[in-house]
Amino acid sequence: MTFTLSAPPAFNLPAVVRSHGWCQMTPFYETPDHGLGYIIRLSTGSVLRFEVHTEDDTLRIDTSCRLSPTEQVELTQTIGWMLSLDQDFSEFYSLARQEPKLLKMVERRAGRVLRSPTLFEDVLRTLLTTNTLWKHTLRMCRELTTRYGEPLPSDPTQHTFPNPQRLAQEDESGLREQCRMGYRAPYVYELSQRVSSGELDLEVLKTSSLPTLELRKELMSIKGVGSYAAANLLMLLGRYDYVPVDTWALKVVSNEFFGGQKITPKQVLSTFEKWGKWQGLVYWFWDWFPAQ
DNA sequence: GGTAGACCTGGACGC
DNA sequence: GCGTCCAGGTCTACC
Repeated sequence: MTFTLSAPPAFNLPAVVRSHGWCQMTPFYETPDHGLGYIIRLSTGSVLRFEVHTEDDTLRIDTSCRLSPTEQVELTQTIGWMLSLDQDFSEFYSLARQEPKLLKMVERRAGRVLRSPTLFEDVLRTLLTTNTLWKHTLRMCRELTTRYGEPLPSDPTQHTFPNPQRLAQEDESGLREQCRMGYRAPYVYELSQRVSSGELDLEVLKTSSLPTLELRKELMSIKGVGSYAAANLLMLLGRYDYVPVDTWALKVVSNEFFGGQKITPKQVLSTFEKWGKWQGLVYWFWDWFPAQ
């Protein structure tokens, strides 16, 4: 079935889809017209594929099966979260217009970062990005969805991202050996256990009014989530007060601001400090490699 | 608060 | 084919 959603002013779907690497990870995919595709399990138990396309000033949603009215409401809310449809970037854009290295992103109407339907999924994805090559991150994610996700009825080779209840049924060794997650397996297992048992409610953090520092502490209480992962997750939660410093950040910031000298994470952070609550976005969308 | 070493996987390289 | 080295963040122990 097909239905439409209104897009906020200055919304660019391809810019969200390509805002970071999530779209390369299963069960996300980019459609040929640079829209978003995803396979989801709704709370009713329905497993379906949906695609979001731009159509004039609206978003057209195509689904692989007919939805009940309540399912349509749930999917609408989920898409709204995934694409940050309710966020307003006008304040950021007016600041960014004063910085030549941010002009391109303002023109592209970038700024929104693609989110998973649940914070559990985003935390797990982030864990898979740490201390490994991107290629291996994609492989681990593919193994997780294929082995533990629910198959799409119309195409059983495609699967949803596994939910915490399903992963909590596995044991560490299964995750370690079958998904080749290495030392990350106990982190994924513990997270799934805590979320499925109700001990940890990650989803409330989506609407938390906690100060960012407190939210960061909360995220860093999760085994496997350190300063980089926490900053990454804060960005996904719409808090941009921290820069996710990884080896890539050390490299590009050094080349841009320190003449290629070896620098420390503290130097990366101090470089963007002046941008205050927007510093994470400034780092993320900085024009590191301007066209010659 | 800062630092060193271990944790894993898989690719690159030398023999 | 085998062994070694390396890259990638986080955790833990120690100072």
